[in-house]
Amino acid sequence: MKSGTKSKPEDLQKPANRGELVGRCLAAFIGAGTLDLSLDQLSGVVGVSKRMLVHYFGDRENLEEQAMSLLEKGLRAQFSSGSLPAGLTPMAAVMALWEQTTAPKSRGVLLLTMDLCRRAWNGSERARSFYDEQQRLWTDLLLNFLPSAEAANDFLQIFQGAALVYLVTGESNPGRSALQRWVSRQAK
Amino acid sequence: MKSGTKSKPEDLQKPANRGELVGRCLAAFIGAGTLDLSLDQLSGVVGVSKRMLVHYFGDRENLEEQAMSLLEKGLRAQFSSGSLPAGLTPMAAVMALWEQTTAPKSRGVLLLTMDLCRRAWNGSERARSFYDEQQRLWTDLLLNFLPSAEAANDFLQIFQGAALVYLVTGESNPGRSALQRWVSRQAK
DNA sequence: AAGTACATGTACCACATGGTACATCGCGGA
DNA sequence: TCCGCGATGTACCATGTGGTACATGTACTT
Repeated sequence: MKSGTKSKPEDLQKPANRGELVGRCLAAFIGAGTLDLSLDQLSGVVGVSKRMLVHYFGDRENLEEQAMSLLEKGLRAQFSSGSLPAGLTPMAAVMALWEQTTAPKSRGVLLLTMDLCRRAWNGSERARSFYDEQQRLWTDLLLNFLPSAEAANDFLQIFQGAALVYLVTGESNPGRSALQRWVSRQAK
Repeated sequence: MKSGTKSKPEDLQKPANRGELVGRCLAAFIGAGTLDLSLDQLSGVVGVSKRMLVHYFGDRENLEEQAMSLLEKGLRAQFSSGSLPAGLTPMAAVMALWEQTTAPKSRGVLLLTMDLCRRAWNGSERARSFYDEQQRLWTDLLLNFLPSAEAANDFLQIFQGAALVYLVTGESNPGRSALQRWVSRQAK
């Protein structure tokens, strides 16, 4: 048991800076668009020695876990069911999501999310659970605007394809058009 | 100039085994689902010492280039414009492509292709050109069955999304359903 | 003032990686 | 027969990586 000095807080293993440190690490991962930053690189970006990273987090796996959890928290806040105005048409909602996703400042998060997809299909259970949570989150959100779970499902696949194309080509128009056409045919 | 012993063939830099060796390396990459195999791992799988890999290919970059080119060649053969029976309905053509892509034996190629996508969005020019060629190839093929370039474009995005979902979840049904619904609404 | 627990720096280590140096082998041609 | 050149093995190296050892500083409690 490493913690347990009864003086200040109770069960916070590492008192103060750690929370903020996780945030800075996550920012670094987002900046790099991947979790595959070496501790040395990370320490450079974050401004904390590798020594201290290991000190606070124990090992790399735990560091990644903390960063992923924090990212999940952020995305949960951003895409929870109530986070789009209720009266939006399906088209407006879909377009809002697309613009948000392809905004330049979102690029790092998108890359990181794709990186986690890769980890998931390469067998990482943690990455898989991250993926599943995102799917749930988006499904809940979408059900406010789309008529059925099937529609939400189809939408998610198109959206992921569009995002992939966007990342590779840098073009957001093909994705936008595909989504628009899908939504308008959806209305039938 | 390393070649040029006028005796046997002319411009084959490395006479005999090299071609076959590329094939075995590509098979190893496909088996691993990524180009990121170390020379040591590769030499183990392929049954050729790292020493000889470097001997034949000069360096890793060239090895990767040879393997990518060979993969392109294989995919060109598999998905060139005439490679699906001409009379197929759009639905049948789309389903055929999906079954082919999600067949267990295709898994490695699919993974490798996705790995190249990642390299492309991380800035690899070679991977990007690979991606572009695949897009062209599939577009040509699809135009035999779909009414417009727009439709082909939309299809490709859905298909890539479906493939991504398939890789992460292992389920081919969501993708199949999404594609079916898309095609049938396409007919309008 | 002394003790205790955390904070931090400097070296260091084992291991994997891509690649090289050097020596040897074996075979076809003069 | 000997030469020369590709094929091959063994050892080696520089670099990057995650992580540890050890020593020291710092601050708060008693």
